[in-house]
This record gives sequence, C-alpha cells and structure tokens, in this order.
Amino acid sequence: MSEHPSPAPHSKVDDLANRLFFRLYQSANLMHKSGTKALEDMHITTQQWAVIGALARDGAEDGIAVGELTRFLMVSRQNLTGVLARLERDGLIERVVSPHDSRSRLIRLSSHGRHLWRTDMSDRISAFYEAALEGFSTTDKIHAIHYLDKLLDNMRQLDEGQGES
Amino acid sequence: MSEHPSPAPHSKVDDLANRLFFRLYQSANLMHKSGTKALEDMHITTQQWAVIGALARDGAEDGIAVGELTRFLMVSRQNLTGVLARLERDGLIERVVSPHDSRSRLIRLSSHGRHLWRTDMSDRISAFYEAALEGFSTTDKIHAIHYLDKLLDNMRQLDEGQGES
DNA sequence: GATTTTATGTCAAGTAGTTGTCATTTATTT
DNA sequence: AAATAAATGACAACTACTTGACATAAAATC
Repeated sequence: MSEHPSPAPHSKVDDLANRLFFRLYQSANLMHKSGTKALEDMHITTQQWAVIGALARDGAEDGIAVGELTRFLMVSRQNLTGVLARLERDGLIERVVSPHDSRSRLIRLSSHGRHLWRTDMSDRISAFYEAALEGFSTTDKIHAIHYLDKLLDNMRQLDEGQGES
Repeated sequence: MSEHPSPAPHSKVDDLANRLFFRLYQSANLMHKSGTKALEDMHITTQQWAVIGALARDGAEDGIAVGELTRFLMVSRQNLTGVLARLERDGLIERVVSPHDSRSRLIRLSSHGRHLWRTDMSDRISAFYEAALEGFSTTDKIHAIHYLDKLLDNMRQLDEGQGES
C-alpha cells in the first residue's frame, strides 16, 4: 500500500506537535530580537521590558517580592537577580525592605522607570504590537492567548512532575 | 461616563496584545526549561534538539550549510557556531566541506546523532509533546500553528524594516 | 587576472537563561 | 529559647543569545 516502505519507526513523532513547538521556538527568538530592537535606543531588552511591565501593573506600586516575580515571569531567581541588578544600575527600579517581612526586599519602579514606561516605552511597545499583530482580530488574539494558556498549564504540570528528583 | 477617571494615557497599550506576548514569553521560557529537563539524561538542550531536528529532516542527509541553518532556526551565526561546536564535541554532528562550494561547510548528523534521534530522543520528545499538548485536538494544533505562523510573518517583516540602519 | 561578494570562522563584550552551592537574615514553629 | 523554614544574596559553571569587528578562503563578476 505504502509508496515509501519506511523502516518501522520506533514511535513516530507527531508532526503537528513538532511544527507547533518549532514555531514557538522561532517566534520567541524573533520576539526577543525584534522586540529588543524596537526599544534599542532606550537600551531596554525584552526581559527588562517584561520585568518593568510586571512592576507597572495595578497593585504593584508598593513593590513585588523577588520570589513572586520569578514565579510570575517563570525564570529562575538567580537569573532575575542579574536582570534586576542591571535595571537598578540604570535607575529604573529600586529595592525596598518589605514592611511585613524584612527578609523580603520588594522591587518597585523608580519614578524614572515609571515615567519611561508611561511615555517612550508605551509608544514603542504599542507600535511593536500593532506591527506584530497586523491582521489579528480581537478574537484571533483571544484564541491565540487561549492556546498559549493551555500550553502553559500543561507544561507547568509537566515541570512539577519533572521536579520530583 | 468612566468610573475611573484615568489621567489621559499617552497611547493606551493594547491589553490583549500585551497578554499574548507575555504568554509567548512565558511559554518559551517554560518550553526551554521543561524541554531541556525531558532530555537531561542525554545532556541535550532544546536548542540542540532544534538543530538535530533540523538535520534529521528528509533532504538534510547530505548536510545543511550553516547560513541556511541560521535562517531556519532564526538565530545568529555566531550563536549557532557555539551550539554546533558543542554538538560536534559530543559527537552528534559532523562538518563536511560542500562539494559544490568549498567555502561552505555542510553540517550533518553523525551516525551516532542519527541513531540517538531515532531512538531515545524520539521517545522522550513524543512523551513531552503528548504531555504538553494534552487536550489539544488536531484542529487546535493547526490553529495554534497558524497563529504562530502569522505572528512570525509579521515579525519577520518588522525585523527586515528595522534592519535598515 | 583583479576586484567584489559570499560563507565562514573567530574574538570580544554584553545580556539572559539554567543548575548548584553556601551564607545570611528573619519568620515561624516547636 | 532553640530549631526549622523561607527569602535573599552571592558565587560558580555552563549554555545560549545578541551585536560588532576583523580575517580568510573561495566563488562570482568585471
């Protein structure tokens, strides 16, 4: 029947899954490259953008603990330490001791960081989003978010299971 | 009318776009973390996985030029050099001079690399895909791929425009 | 044949990500 | 009060990603 008598593969890898994850890999690479380029004259990378964006959310005015940030951004504490050090060096964030728990240093935007986020960064980011999501309807965006959320949920479960060592 | 008389934002950033890119950021981080963990006993990272997967495709048996690989994987030549050096060090790939263009070194899987891909790696990757895409129907996968493709197209255009410096 | 373009390698500096380990401080629990 | 747990900082080692710059070799063009 088959035109290509392939030599009985072990467990044929799902081609659609393969494509999906490869597209995710490519998309993330390109997002970091072109996203960082969109903010390059401010010397802000996509990772710093993610941190500043997290700190600019409503409810984060008084600061967020490092541990909370690592969970939110899904990066390691040691990595975030480096990113935060550079942001502090550049005067965009500041560390304050938590009033409730003096082990915990809360990270919050400096006034300079908040100002930059609200003006120049917002403008560039809006332009970036508009260009990158050209042709996306509102429902397209919602559906895309939904798929990524589902993927995240699954991988989170997988990661917890893998952590049992 | 508005319950929250917000102080006239410069250009209100699209919240859906924001969520979408943040989910992409998180998904990529988690994919690298849990994907690398799925192959950790082979000491293969997701980037190496991507390279090996590219080399294992039909038509790549005779090797792929480095430049072609950088375009395919969307990473820089300098970065790929390092990844390829580690893969060569571990005996998974080999470099051969192109018969057509002796500037060009073609990268191809070693027999060890090909064997590993077809057996252990395939098994782990299939298991990873199955867990990470639990609850995804075939059409879900196709739609998700479609959105990522669209995003990639847009960002590629953006990147080319940004490159005009 | 000489020039230009192309493919690659290499070195450097910077950022970002991982794990692992050890120390410190403080909260919590006993 | 003492032991434990938790949050953080500070290292180290490694992988991976970027850009920029310079060198080399070979192909393509003039």
